Amino acid sequence: MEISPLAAASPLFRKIPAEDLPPLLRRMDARERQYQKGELLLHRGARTEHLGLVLSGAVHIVREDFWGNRAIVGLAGPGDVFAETYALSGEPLEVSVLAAADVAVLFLEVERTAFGKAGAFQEQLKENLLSLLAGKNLQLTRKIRHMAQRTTREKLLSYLSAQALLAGSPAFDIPLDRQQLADFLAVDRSAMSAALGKLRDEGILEFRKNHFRLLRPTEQGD
Amino acid sequence: MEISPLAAASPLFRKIPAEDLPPLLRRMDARERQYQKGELLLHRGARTEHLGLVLSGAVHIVREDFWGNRAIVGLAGPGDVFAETYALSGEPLEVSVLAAADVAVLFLEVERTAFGKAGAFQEQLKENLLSLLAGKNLQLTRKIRHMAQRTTREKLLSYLSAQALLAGSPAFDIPLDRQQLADFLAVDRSAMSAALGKLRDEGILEFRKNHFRLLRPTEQGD
DNA sequence: AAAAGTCTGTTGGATTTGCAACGAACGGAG
DNA sequence: CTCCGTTCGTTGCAAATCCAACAGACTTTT
Repeated sequence: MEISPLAAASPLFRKIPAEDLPPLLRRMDARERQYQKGELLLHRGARTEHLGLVLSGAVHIVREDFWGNRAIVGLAGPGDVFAETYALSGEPLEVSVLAAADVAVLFLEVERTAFGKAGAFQEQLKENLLSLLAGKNLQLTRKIRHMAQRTTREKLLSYLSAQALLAGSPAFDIPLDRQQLADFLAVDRSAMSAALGKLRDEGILEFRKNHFRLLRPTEQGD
Repeated sequence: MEISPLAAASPLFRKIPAEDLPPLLRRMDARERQYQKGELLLHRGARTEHLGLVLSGAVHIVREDFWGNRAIVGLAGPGDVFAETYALSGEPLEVSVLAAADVAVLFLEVERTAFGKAGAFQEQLKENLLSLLAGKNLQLTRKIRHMAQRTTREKLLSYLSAQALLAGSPAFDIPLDRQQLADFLAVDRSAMSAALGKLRDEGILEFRKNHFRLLRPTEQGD
């Protein structure tokens, strides 16, 4: 098996020497899969013992009711891991995972491997998983922070200023189109579009397509 | 040091023999603290190397801007653990923790202990922390699911049916008063009160104080 | 028992959102 | 170049919201 350099560089394998990867991947029952944009990788209700590692492209973690209302719970791009919570807990998925673009992912069995008899990798693997889960927790908490804002305008500012902070620059690109951003913030797309326009008119924001620039430091209340 | 039976029974110490606890707790720099209702246990911006284990009472994980808008991000009751994400990641807290009632908590150093040289407990402790974090992740995901509903009414039904499922009964108590529930769901209290009344009028719901009963199986869309 | 404080439901009006529809702009594919 | 599908902003109206204020029920304190 050839090992993607991206996989080797993933936080999942931090501090694990490259030469140890092949046996570890074998032990983790590594399977690479390709999907086209829009395809479903994992569907709600299923169980999985494998977590997913995005090699290229991006996936969306979504929750949709059967009237088509779609909520984007999370995003995973190259190097990111998804479904690790369900792989570890054994619970059935409460979300679906779909390809936001053409995507290649590596599925890795994790519970048996990490919880198996102590071996060379188990300890480091467990620590890496802990960091991963802690980071995921922070992500979710931040998303809740955006969603907890009362108006569409405030949700937008909360999200956009977080992105600016993340990018380390007032100008940045976001990985979502308008509909996806609306689904992510749980707001109406047209209302959001209007709110964006108003923010631009007020000179707080510039944007074109997926590129945004915050013009004032938007002293976010918190 | 005397060990609370509740602490010993915590998922944090699952599969760790009772006789091994005293040295482990010592190593974790265990400190018991008491707080009165309303007191702040940890404030946003601080760093902590200790996670908290609730012995009695309850704490709320909150995020508030300085106009007093308060969002309840999470709850922790007896046996529950909080701030573990920040203790593990070393990041400054993005939330505050306050006593929802008179409360006793045990603070435990975790990163050095769990990540230290492999010892008798480290491995089990790491696994327990993994389960804990995975569970916390599921909690946050579910909360996002409630918050992603568009109307107050739908948020309520989403939350209440989840509680009923959790309780294994259509009748159940919730650990939040109205204002707290509103803060938890990120809605207006008065609007929520109105929505509750309407649900009752429609025969979908009964409630008195913190006791609720779902009368119809409320086929939640998802 | 009275007073003070808390919690909950209710009301009314200004504001915001949800929803459906439409048209302009853009980017391939033929 | 033209056609076609997608994305994005805009509009109009019904519905839901936010916010402030108030009243009754209940608790706790004095």
